[in-house]
Amino acid sequence: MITQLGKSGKIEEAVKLFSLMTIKNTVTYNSMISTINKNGKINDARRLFDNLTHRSLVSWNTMIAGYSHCDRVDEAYRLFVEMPKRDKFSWTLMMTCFARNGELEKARELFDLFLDRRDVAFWNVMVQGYGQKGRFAEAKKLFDELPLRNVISWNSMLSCYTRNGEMHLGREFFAGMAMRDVVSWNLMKIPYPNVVSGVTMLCGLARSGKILEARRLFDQMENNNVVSWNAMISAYLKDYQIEEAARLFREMPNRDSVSWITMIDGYVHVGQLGKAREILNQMPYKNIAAQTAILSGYIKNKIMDEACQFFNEIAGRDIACWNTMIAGYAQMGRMDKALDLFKEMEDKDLVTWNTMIIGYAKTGEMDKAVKIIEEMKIKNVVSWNSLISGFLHNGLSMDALNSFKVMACEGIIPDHSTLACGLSACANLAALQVGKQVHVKVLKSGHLNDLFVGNALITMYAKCGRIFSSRLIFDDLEEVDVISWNSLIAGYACNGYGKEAVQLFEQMVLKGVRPDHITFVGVLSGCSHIGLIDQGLKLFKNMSEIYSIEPSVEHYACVVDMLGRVGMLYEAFEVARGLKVREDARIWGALLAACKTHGNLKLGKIAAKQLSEFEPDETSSFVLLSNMQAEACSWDEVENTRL
DNA sequence: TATGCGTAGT
Repeated sequence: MITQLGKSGKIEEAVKLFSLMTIKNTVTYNSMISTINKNGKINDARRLFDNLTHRSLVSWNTMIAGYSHCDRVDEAYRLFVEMPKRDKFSWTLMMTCFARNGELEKARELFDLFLDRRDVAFWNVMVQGYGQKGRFAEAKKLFDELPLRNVISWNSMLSCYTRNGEMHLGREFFAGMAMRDVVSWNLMKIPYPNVVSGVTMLCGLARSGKILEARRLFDQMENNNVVSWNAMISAYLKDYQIEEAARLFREMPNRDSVSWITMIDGYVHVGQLGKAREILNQMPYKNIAAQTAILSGYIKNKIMDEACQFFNEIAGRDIACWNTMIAGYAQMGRMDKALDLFKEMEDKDLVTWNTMIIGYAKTGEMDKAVKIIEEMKIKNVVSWNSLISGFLHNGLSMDALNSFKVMACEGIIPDHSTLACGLSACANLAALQVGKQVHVKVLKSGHLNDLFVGNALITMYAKCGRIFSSRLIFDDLEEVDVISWNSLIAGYACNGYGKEAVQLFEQMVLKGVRPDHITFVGVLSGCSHIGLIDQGLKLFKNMSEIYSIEPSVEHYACVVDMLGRVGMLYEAFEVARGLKVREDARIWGALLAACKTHGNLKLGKIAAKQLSEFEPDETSSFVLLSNMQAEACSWDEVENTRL
């Protein structure tokens, strides 16, 4: 009964029933632990588990499954080690837990250890694990080695392809399944065509934008169930075909909670909160996930009063619901409100703590973010990434780098995003040696072809003056994007290779990559450094005329600098004076510097005067001006300026 | 083994 209630989402009733029961055996406890786990209250489940004097193998396995489900690998593993006896299920559970968290090598270790006793489930877990990490070639190798495949093996392999966007291979594999294995399906008494593989394929098609093909498949499938209906509805929603989705939703024979939530979220996603609430009101059992979807709708639309009121009205809020509300306040910079909720919350998970770090990082209160991470008993890579990127965004690159080191000391494996942040910190500090050490970590980690990491490497080497290393990184990347080009162009520019910057810009355009405003800052500054006036002015003109990019202050500053450097001071002055954008200190600063180089006192005075209006406290412009005056031997004016 | 949503970092 408890299990039944748990399955239909009536957790509170299950808890009530459990507390009313006078005689409870281990099986009762196990059902309750499993039910609570599925509801995400792992700590409550653990308390029950700890109170249980006669634990069975199932109790241990259930608890490990619970930890696995919320990605608490260490705790799962501790139980796995502690448990008095293990069965095959314990091993597969632990492998799944490792695989889910990307710790494939550890999963593989268990797989290899179990050698002669492993059955098809072991292989399937590994195939799935490799598939989730995009390592479908390794998955296929295992799949081919599998002595006896069941339908799960086939479907797991199929989803390796579809989840990784390998639709050519996926189609081929799907077709192959249909061709050769009808006999074995029959032997295994599995209905064919199998609806699970159909849905796997359908979702793959939808993800790659092939909605029509997905729909054809859906129409061909004779054994559509609620899952395939849900998948089709979701495909339409993601393709913004809301009406078609709504039509299917109305027509479908049965709906489950996923159907309702999918539809609600579909409306939330396009900002139709009213429609979303309408659907919620029609829902027979309003579960928390559905209400949380609406809550996040209010938050996304920054309707915080409504969000708060709605949140307070939700009965039986779970951790995710609290986290959504806290994150909402954090996004709005209302850390006071976020902290109130944080204190009020009984069961916090990693996401809760991480959200607080991110919130404080956003408001620039890094001391508070540090305090939070210090209080955390369990931290994961996201906790550290949040802190490190917080330091980075607040201009504290040294602190970012230190945290990067502390994290490594605590034995947390950096992911692609940690590495990218570490490299950015090195770039900002021009710390070449540390940068190289991080590069070694990148090589060891297998994140070399990650775009964020690759782009960060390009910038790091460029800012450390090693532009040829940047170039090598760029050339070795399997795939580049506009940011990679921008990083390399800006790198050449700031190292004084203006011509190469322009050439790269041309190559980029030839390859069909559309330049953005940052590309132009890079290439224009490259032109200005080496006095490529005509080239630079042409690019500046093309920027708005061909690429429809409105020039910003940065671009104007480049042009003023460019003209100023070669002594075209009046032209530079005209540009500065006729700005379409809000005038900016950087522009007049560039002009003043140019006037200093070319000894034009008259314009220099005007520039300094303009500059003083933007930055009255900044004295460097006056120092520059007075030096100019000194060079021009107008000592009286020097006295005036210095006073 | 398939579907949804929400919370976390580049």
